[in-house]
Order: sequence, then C-alpha cells, then structure tokens
Amino acid sequence: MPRNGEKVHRRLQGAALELFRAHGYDQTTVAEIAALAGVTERTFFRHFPDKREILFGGEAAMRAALLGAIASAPADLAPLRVLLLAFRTVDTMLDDNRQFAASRQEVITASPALRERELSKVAALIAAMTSALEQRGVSARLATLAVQAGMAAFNHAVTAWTANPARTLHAHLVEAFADLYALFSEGASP
Amino acid sequence: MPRNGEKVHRRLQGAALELFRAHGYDQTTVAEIAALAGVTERTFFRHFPDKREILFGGEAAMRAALLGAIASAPADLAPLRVLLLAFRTVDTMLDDNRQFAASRQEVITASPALRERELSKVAALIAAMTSALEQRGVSARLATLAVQAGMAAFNHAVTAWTANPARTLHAHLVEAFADLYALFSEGASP
DNA sequence: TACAAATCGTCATAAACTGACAATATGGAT
DNA sequence: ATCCATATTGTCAGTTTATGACGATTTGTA
Repeated sequence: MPRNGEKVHRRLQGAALELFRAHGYDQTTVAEIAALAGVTERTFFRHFPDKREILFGGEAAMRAALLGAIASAPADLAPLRVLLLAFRTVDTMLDDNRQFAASRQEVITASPALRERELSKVAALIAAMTSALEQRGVSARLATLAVQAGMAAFNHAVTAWTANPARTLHAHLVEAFADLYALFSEGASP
Repeated sequence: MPRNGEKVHRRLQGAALELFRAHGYDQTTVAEIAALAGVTERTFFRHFPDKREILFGGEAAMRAALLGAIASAPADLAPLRVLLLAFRTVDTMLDDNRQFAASRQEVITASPALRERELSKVAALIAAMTSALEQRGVSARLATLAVQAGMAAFNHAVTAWTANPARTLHAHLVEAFADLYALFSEGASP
C-alpha cells in the first residue's frame, strides 16, 4: 500500500543532516530539506511532527533495551546496580553508531532549538526508566533520584568517551559510577 | 526616555498567564496576549524573544542566590554539603511566591512546549552551578555529577512540598538528600 | 483486472517570528 | 516653555513553520 514508505523517511533525515551540517539548523528551511529529498514540504510534516524532530527517533532501540534490562534484572539488586547493568547492555549499540552519532551530536549542540528537544527526549527516557524501576518495587522517591543520578553518570561517560575513544565506554561508565559513589561516601546524611 | 517601560513587560506576563489558564497555551495567540495588554503583537516580540519565554525570567533572583551561596560557602565543605547549604538559602524565596508559582507551574506542566523550555532553563542553571562548584576547586567530573544529583533532590523536594505543604520545604529537602545518601550507602563501587 | 488503502501533491490558511521605517512619548538641556 | 536626543511603540511587508481539505497516484491484494 505504501508508495515509497520507509525510504522517504530516511531520505528526509539524510537530507536534513547534510543541510544542517552545511548551513546550520536555523539557516535551513523545511522546503529545502524536502526538495533535496525529492518530496514536498507537506510530506515532511507527514513524516515528522515538527522540524526539530527529524534528528530524533533513533533512540527507540536503546530505550527498549534499557527498559528491558531494568525489568529483567535480578530481583535482589539495588537500584543503582540495576541501572549500571542496564547501561552496560547498550554501550555496544552506541559503539556501532559512533561515526554517525558524533556527526549528529555536533549539529544538535550547535543549535539551541535542537538542544532543547534533546533535553526533552532525555527527560522522557528518565521518566520511563523511573517507572520501570518502580515496577520492581522501588519507591517513587528513590526511583527518580536513582535514575536521574544514574543518567547523569551515563551522559558524562558518553561525552567523556567521545572526547577520548581510546578507553572503552564501559570503563568510562564504571568510573562515572565510582565518582558518584565517592561523592556520597563521606559520612551519613546530615 | 521610556514610554511605558517596565509596566508593559509585566502587563504582558499577566495577560499571558491569564489567557493560558483560561484557554491553554496552544489556543492562545500572541496577538491576543498583546491585545489584552494594550499593545501590538510586534511589541510582544520586542520584550520576549519568543512565545514560550514569557513565563520565564523570574528565576534570575534564585539563580543569583544559588550561585552566591555556592561561592561563599566554607572552603572545606564537601560538594554536596555546599549544594544543600545553597538550596536552603532559597527555600524562603519559594515560600513567598508559593501562590503565584503554583499557578504558573500548572500552566507549564499542561503544555509540552512550555515543559520543554523549562527543562532548558533548569539545564542552564545546572551548568552555571557546575562552574560555580568548579571555581571552588571541585573537578569538572565531580561537579557535574554532584549538581545534577543535587538538583534532582531539590526538584523532588519542591514537588513533594507543593503536594504536601504541611511539612516545611526544608524538611522535604533534607529528606531528599537523605534518600540520595541512602541510595549510595550499600558498599563501595563495583 | 479491479478494488482498497496508504502516500503524496496541491492549495489555502493560521500563527510565529523578523526587518525596515515612521510615529510618538519621555527626560533633560537651552 | 521650547526644543532635542533617545527610547519605545505602531505599522507594514515578508518569511517560515505548521495544519486542514481534497484530489491524484501508487501499491498490495482479491
């Protein structure tokens, strides 16, 4: 039933990334992206709800992997151990896309509008992981704190890894979690 | 030299909050806000860079207080103690605005566009607090992790406090930090 | 082949912004 | 009191993003 279907979707994404890299996000119009992909401006908005969304949507696989890992972790594992385990299951996924992901990230960090959308995506992922932790019996309070702290460590590990790909992402991740533990190991709460 | 000056700015904010509460953010046009404030649509965009920004900008005082508290904290205090101290200096500021802040927050959480902008504001505040911690000699790695974890605790405390104003915000804040410490007090890092 | 359904193109339109220039009000100097 | 410099606003034209309606085209299937 589809005419071109999936191909148009990817052609639009490719055209957008190419034009964004060449002239920047703001200087690129949706009409230009559509023209380079060989479709109409109207078709762009049939595939993506808005202009910012075109660089996102590939996180579905990582999201599914993270949620699945949280759900199927050993029952007696402490919340942060569950998160570290989950993050370790997706670091190979990032390793494959390294080339493309770095190029995409360059464009995102160069545009305030895209950075804003990225924050929104991360927040949605945090919310999903939080409820996944709650399904394991972790209280809502502890779940939010654990996921936000864990995600901070994960993001720091990823950026440190892109800056220094010599060390493995897994090593960066373990170090970030160690830093997190060190921060809180100076006596009990006030 | 100014014609109306400050008053237009606040009139626009008041008109926007009123209309957003009545008909929602998406169903309210900038022209309607400007008309209710007695100015033109063009004047709106002279006071605010875009439509989402009109509900923000009041965080300047809190930001200054937080950064000042971080900078002037005792030199031998651990990073998270510095943050808890800083958060305690602003909880009275929130207590005053409680009425208005709750109304504003209702509108924000009801609109995806405004939630997105709020995330962006929080991220900017986190970045500023992180570099404030770095000025104290804390490493960039530890600073990011500490501020993100601390901000998670602070935000959780604020939402818990608005849901249950019987307990003081300070009590909620201390509890959230205690939760954070508890999360990481189950043996050393892996 | 013919039918059904999913895309896609075309057209019209609203709303969010932006630049240019004129009009007006305000504070101070003469 | 008058005039001048300056800040603010109004007006207008135009671009870009986003949406609805409707017809045309392609594809999978009976």
